[in-house]
Amino acid sequence: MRNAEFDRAQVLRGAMSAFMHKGYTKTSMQDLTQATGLHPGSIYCAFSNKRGLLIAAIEQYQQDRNEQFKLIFSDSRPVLGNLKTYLDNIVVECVSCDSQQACLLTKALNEIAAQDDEIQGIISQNLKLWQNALTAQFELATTQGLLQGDLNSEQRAQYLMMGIYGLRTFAHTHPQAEILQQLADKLFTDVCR
Amino acid sequence: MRNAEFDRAQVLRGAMSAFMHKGYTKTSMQDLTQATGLHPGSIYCAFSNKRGLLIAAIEQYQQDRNEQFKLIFSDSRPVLGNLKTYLDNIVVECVSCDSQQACLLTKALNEIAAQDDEIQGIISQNLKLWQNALTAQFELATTQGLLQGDLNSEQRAQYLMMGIYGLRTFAHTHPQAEILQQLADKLFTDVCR
DNA sequence: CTCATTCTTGAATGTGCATTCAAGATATTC
DNA sequence: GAATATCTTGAATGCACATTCAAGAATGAG
Repeated sequence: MRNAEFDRAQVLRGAMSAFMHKGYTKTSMQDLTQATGLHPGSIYCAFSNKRGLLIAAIEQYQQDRNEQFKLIFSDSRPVLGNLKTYLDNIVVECVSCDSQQACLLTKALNEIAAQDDEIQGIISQNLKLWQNALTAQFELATTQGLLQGDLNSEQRAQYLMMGIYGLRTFAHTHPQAEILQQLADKLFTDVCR
Repeated sequence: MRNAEFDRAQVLRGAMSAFMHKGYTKTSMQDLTQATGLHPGSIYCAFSNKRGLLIAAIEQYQQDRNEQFKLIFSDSRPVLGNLKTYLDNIVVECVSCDSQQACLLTKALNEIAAQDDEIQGIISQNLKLWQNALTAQFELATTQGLLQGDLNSEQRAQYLMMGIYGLRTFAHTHPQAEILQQLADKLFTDVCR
């Protein structure tokens, strides 16, 4: 007979940020109470435990990214231009690296997926959705006659994802905008060949 | 008046393997005593602490990789063939993923570099050496007239490293040899363009 | 063979952490 | 406005872990 007081999305974004900042293992519950504004009891009541909070945060992350994706790939503009914008955004994200603006999915994948099959599954599924969305864009571009090489749309999407993963890791040692932009530009060219 | 009994390289390879398997934070000292065959006291005597052991393991990793690199890029064979072999080896490594056969450097980079400037520096330096070695190979190929595009050797090396990082991450969700080989092949083509 | 030095052993220490829980606060219902 | 149900609070719990250290074992020198 009483509703929870906190805003779930808000809380999860706080947790997301904490996890991206320090990584899952090194983020303590104390960090999380601070990042979410919730007391331990509330977190355990709402998300079972730290792991549950991570899973919920991943879900929220996926939703937020999906919104952003739909915003960029609006149907009204040319496909390849949207794709370029998308990549440029990632470069900006990498440069403005307010300490580890990495993708939560890949970060969690690198850190814990090997230890936890369920989380591995969840992340794989989310990345698959992302890949499918990219494949659909390449398919669209192909039907519009914008792509001619002998790669199919799925292969292009895979190559692009590989490139984005790499770009993010590369940014850790080379946070300079110029270099990253150059790499992203070539990636764009190569994936459209 | 008495020498240490253990083989340093052997011990460090054990530690390397443990760190790659579970990640730095989640690898306990108990794991490390098992992986190295050393008792806690010996580890602390030889490497100060867990962090010191990681740093020593990274050093050893770099040495081992360097050996392997020199072996593949022997001067007597054609440069681009060597490069292809190198990439194919990485694919094999990714496929045979006996749980996280990731590169220790990139794994540590993803996990802890943001938290620890000294380790960040060490890893960056090692990756830089690696990049320089690749650059030299591209330079060699260029002087032999094998490469014509408008990229310089450093840019090629950077792009290749980006691709390799990405390939390794991609392998976590797609461990199939076919797919990875396809991606590696295209990466090779694009980097030589 | 004996002594001195160095290495090895692994139980003990203290700390930091995830998790729990009972008391208190707040809303909703009748 | 009382009663009830639900949520919030944060100190208490117990465990896992990195680290220490003192006793024991092995080696080399004389």
